[in-house]
Amino acid sequence: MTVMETTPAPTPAPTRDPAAPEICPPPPAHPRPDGQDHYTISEVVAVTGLTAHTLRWYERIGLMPHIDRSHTGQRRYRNRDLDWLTLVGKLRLTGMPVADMVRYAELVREGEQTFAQRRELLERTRRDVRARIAELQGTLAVLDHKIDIYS
Amino acid sequence: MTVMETTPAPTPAPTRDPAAPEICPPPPAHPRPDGQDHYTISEVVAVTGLTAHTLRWYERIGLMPHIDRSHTGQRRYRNRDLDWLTLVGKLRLTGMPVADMVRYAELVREGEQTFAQRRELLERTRRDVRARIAELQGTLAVLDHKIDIYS
DNA sequence: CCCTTGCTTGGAGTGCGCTCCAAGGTTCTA
DNA sequence: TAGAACCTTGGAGCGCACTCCAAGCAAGGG
Repeated sequence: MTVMETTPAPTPAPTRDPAAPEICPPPPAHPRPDGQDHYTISEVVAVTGLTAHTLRWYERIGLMPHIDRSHTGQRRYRNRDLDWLTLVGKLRLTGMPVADMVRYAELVREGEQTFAQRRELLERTRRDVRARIAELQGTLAVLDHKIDIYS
Repeated sequence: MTVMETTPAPTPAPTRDPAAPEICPPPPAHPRPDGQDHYTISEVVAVTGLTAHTLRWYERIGLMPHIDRSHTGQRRYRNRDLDWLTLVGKLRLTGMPVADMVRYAELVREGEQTFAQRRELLERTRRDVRARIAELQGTLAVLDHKIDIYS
């Protein structure tokens, strides 16, 4: 029986303690196990907090670049893949649909001639995020007001 | 054939044009059709942007207070119901699960002795919203950086 | 009277983003 | 060399928040 597959995010996220004294400026968001540039799927699970299922699913739907394989067919992720997953994680936080991220991945695969389209997509996303923040701040005001009433 | 039921959010939301000159301070978010304190379901659809399906579903799952009925059984919403839907809309924007909103609705129905619990729920939500805003601002920084690169 | 519009119900269906399963091959540790 | 831990695949299943359907009732206009 494989235990790993069923563990629901043992490390909830690589969120650092916000109260910890910030000694080094920005330690890379993803603490990567070693200097080697290849990782098994379970190492990527440990680093990203995603499940192995999700990583394989991302690949199936075209959200990942080509992932190298070992001579027996096992995935060997590289640092650039981790970087990509970091970006995907950020975009996911914005609520961007996976289909849009797949579109972005396609643009990246198509090469340099899609720079303009990629920038446009990112700028649209940025507008959405700003609108979302404004919305949330409006909601915050309502919550503050309600909480006041309950005091 | 009933057309209304299939119209997907004809008025996307009561979002006012942000470029419009802001003459009156804050006009009530929901422009209510008249001074009368009862509305048919389709009037509520027009005001809230929700579908009639969703309004009936909200009622089924216990997210609404008791809604009055006409002598023929049709729903007659009142201003307090619109106020409630406004709050629900805000909470929905925060990503709060519907089940939690139902819980809040239950607390309201249980009366004054649940004030403390309601406040706690709202305070937890407020913390979540603040965390979410911080997250989004982090994402915004990443987007800014990426967009810079594409320029 | 009939037609259209709008409303009613319980239950079934949809789309998204995972999440899991079964059956089997591989790799590491003792 | 055994056994545990880990990896592979295609496809099925799940939870959420709606979304829609079918069949029927009620009210107003021509």
